Amino acid sequence: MPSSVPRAVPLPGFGAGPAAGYRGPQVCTLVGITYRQLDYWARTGLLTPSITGARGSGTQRRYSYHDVLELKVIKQLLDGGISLQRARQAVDCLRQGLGADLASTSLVLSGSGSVLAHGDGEVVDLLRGGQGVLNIMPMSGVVDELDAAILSIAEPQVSDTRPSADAARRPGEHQAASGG
Amino acid sequence: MPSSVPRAVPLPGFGAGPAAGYRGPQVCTLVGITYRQLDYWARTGLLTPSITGARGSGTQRRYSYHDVLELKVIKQLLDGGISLQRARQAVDCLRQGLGADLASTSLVLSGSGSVLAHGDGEVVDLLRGGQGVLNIMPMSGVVDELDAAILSIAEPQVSDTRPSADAARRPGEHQAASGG
DNA sequence: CACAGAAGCGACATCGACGTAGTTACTGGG
DNA sequence: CCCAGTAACTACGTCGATGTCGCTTCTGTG
Repeated sequence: MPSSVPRAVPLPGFGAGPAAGYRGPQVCTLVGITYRQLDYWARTGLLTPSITGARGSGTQRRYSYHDVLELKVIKQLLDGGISLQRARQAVDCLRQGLGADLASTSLVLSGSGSVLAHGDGEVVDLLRGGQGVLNIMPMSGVVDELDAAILSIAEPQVSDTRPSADAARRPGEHQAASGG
Repeated sequence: MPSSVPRAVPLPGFGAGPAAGYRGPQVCTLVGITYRQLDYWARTGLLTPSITGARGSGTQRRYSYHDVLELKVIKQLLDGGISLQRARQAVDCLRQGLGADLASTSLVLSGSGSVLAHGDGEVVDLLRGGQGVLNIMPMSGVVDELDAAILSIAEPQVSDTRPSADAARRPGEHQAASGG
């Protein structure tokens, strides 16, 4: 695993112990979504945190690295003009590709379903064979952007020691960075 | 123009004179959408008929062949999971490609806009250069499907002489043909 | 001229997705 | 033990998109 970002163990400043994972507001910052979206997506079954689900007021949802990656994929699909309904369908495909080296694949959505294509050749084959719309998202961009965001919020903040709360509330700042 | 479908002159059974075009309910049948969708899209400026707009109760909207083609593109974008909002943005690109041989192009939606790509090579270039989601729709499929639909409803109907009303109300029949 | 048919129109309803704001309750530190 | 802080929760509102239904009006035919 060439990346310097630990996937199973959170960075300093993110909870304690190996299974702590990421808290809701942190996930909002990393992914670039509002708390309301995160909550709605959890409550409607799009993505519930795999470490710890919500157990009522005062508790915390805990998301794994892969949870956050999936959320990042969903966000980029929405930014790319894909409907939430279609993104719901696509997410299942990601879960089947859990063990794969996602960074070297592309998520391809077509009329017949979603697949993880390995390399440009496979994508081109899908292009030639398909009809209707093909939606193609290279996963390398998602992984790189997420890893960069994790490193960015893990570094000590000079100006503001509440990065998760303030960053999540600043409209447009993360969206601008993610394109669309 | 190899196709046998007249673009400027409507087929027998479709109004009179060279500029008659297609009526609203006929368009619904050809494209596979409800009258409500056609009406909403006209009223909200997504696509207003280029031959004759609505002038109140009792009058008829008249759509050109290219109008219907654009509507078909929108419908296939929606079937492919693209949001209506994003389809609105993409339609402008089609209008800029009016004179082109659309059947040999692919409509490509990316974070930076929409383009009509000519040939697989250009699409592959866009794949390699881009980030985020690419949505690709070969126009040949749209043109072929529309031409086939036009020929289909122009032929004399044996069972039912109200093809536009009944076909538009049959759920799934046209959607099944268009995939997704 | 009268009338049936067809298409456009207005209006209310529903639903998904999410914004906003106040409340609840858990957790950790003093 | 008390309390501040934080995150989840509840509830109402907004908006886009579309379904449904009844009304209006134009057009063509008898």
